[in-house]
Amino acid sequence: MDQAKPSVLVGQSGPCEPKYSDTAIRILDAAEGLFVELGMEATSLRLITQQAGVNLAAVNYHFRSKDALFEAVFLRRFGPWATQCLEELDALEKRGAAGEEPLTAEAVVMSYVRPALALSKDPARGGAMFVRLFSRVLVENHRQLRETMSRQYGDLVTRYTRALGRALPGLSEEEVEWRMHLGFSVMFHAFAGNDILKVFGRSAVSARDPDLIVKHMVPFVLAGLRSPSADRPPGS
Amino acid sequence: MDQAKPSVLVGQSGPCEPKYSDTAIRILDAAEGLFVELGMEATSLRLITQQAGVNLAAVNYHFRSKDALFEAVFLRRFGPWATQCLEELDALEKRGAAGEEPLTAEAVVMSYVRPALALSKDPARGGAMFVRLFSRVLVENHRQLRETMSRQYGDLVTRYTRALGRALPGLSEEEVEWRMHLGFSVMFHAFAGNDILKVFGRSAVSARDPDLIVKHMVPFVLAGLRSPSADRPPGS
DNA sequence: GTATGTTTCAAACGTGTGTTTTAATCATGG
DNA sequence: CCATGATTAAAACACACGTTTGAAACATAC
Repeated sequence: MDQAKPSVLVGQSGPCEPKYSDTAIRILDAAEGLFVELGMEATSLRLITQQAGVNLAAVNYHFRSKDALFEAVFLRRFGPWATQCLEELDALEKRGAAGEEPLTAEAVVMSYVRPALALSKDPARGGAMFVRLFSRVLVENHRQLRETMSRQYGDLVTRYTRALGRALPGLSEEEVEWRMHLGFSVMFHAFAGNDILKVFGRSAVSARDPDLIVKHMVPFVLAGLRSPSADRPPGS
Repeated sequence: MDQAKPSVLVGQSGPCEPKYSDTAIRILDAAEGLFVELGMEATSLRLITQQAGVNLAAVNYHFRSKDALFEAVFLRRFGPWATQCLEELDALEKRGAAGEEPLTAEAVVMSYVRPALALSKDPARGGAMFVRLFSRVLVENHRQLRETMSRQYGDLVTRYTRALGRALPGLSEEEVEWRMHLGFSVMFHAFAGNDILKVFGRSAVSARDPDLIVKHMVPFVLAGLRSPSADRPPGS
C-alpha cells in the first residue's frame, strides 16, 4: 500500500542533517536560488528540475511534495546556523557565569551575526541565500514550516531572549522581547537586501557585501538595543 | 482593434487618485486583504471575486490584468501616504529654514511614522493593510510596480535622504543612506508584524496595536540613527 | 420606445501546475 | 548471470489558473 520511500524526510529526530543523494542536492541547490529570487509560489517544479538538469518526477520521488521540498531547502541552511548560534551562546553564557566576561548586548548580537556572516561568505553552504530565504519566510505564511520550527527550534529563541534580558538589565521582559524582535528583523532584512531605496530605483546603498552590511547594521542595532527604557517617562 | 477601456489606469499623470466604480472598490478591498495574507502569487482571481461578490471577469474588465490589479491595490494606499509624508516634510523644512525648529532626526522619523500611524488607525483607508502590503513589496519582486514607483515617487526618497542628512550632521552621504535604509526597514517590518518570534510560535510580542509598536519602535530607530559614525574608528 | 454606451454574467479557452503512473535503467549482492 | 531494490525517464493525469468571448442586463438620453 504505502510506497517504500527513501525516507530522507526532514523532521524526524531533532537537528540532524539528513544525507542527500546527488540528484537531491542538485534539486535543493536549484530550488534554493529560485525560491529566493521568485518566491515559493512563483517557482515551478519544471523550472527547478530544468535548472537542476534532472527529471521532473525526481522532486516527488526524493522529497514528498513541493511543500516538503521548500521545508528541506530551508532547514538545510537553518539547521547549521542554529547549531552554530547555540554553540556561540553556550560559550558566551559559560564565560558570563565564570565572571570572565559580563555578557554584553554586543556579544549576544555577534553570536548570531557571526554565524550568519560565516554562512554568507561560504558559497558551498549557500552564501547569502540563507538570510534572503529567511526574510521571505518571515513575510510569507508557510504554516507547515512554522510548526516544524517551533517544535524543533523553539528553545533557541527562548534562550536568546533570556540572554538578551541578562545583557540589558532594567528592562521588563516585554521590552526585551520587543527589542529582540526589532533587532532580529533589522538583521535579517538588512542581510537580505530588502531595501526601500531599491523599490524606488535608488539602489545606491544595497551593495551586497556582507562585511559592509555588518559594519553599518551592528552599530545601528546595538544602539537600538541599549536605548533607555521606553516604559519609564523621560525622568528616571 | 483596441478595446475601449474604462481607463481608470493608475500611472497617468502623477499622484492623483483615480475614481473607482463600486465593483472596482469591492475588488480592491477583497484583493488587498488576500494579497496581504497569502501573497500575490498565491491569491487567485477566483478567490478575490468570490470574496468580493462580483463576477470573475470583472477584474479583467475594470483593471487590465492581475498584475495591474496588484499595482492599483498598492498605489491606492501608497499615494495618500506619500502625499501626507511630503506635506509633513514640507512643513518640517519650512520650520527648519525659518530657524523655528532645528530639524531633528526625531522630527524626520515622525514625519513618516505619523502618516503610517494615521493610516493604521483608519479602517476606511485600509488600516494596517498598507504597511503589511508594503513589507511584501519589499521582499517580493514586482518589477512593474518598481518602475512605476521610481518614475512617480522617486523624489520622495531623495528628499527624505537630504532631510535626514541635515538632521544627522557629520555623517557621510553613504552612512545617511544606510541609516535611512535600516530605519525604514525596521518601521515597515515592525508595523507589518514580521516577527521572528512568530515564526517560532512564540508570538507573545506581536500585538498588532499600532501605538504599542510606535512606542517601542521609534526609540529603537532613533537610537540607531543617532549612533556615532561607523566610519571613524572608536576614538573621535 | 428605441438606440447607445456601459457594466455584468456564464461559459469556455488555452496553458501551466503539482502529482501519479508505468516502464526502463542502473547498481549490487547472491 | 540473474534477481532485487533503488533510481531515472517519459507520458499522462486531473485540476486550477489568468484571460477572453459573446450575449444578457442595465442605465441614460434622444
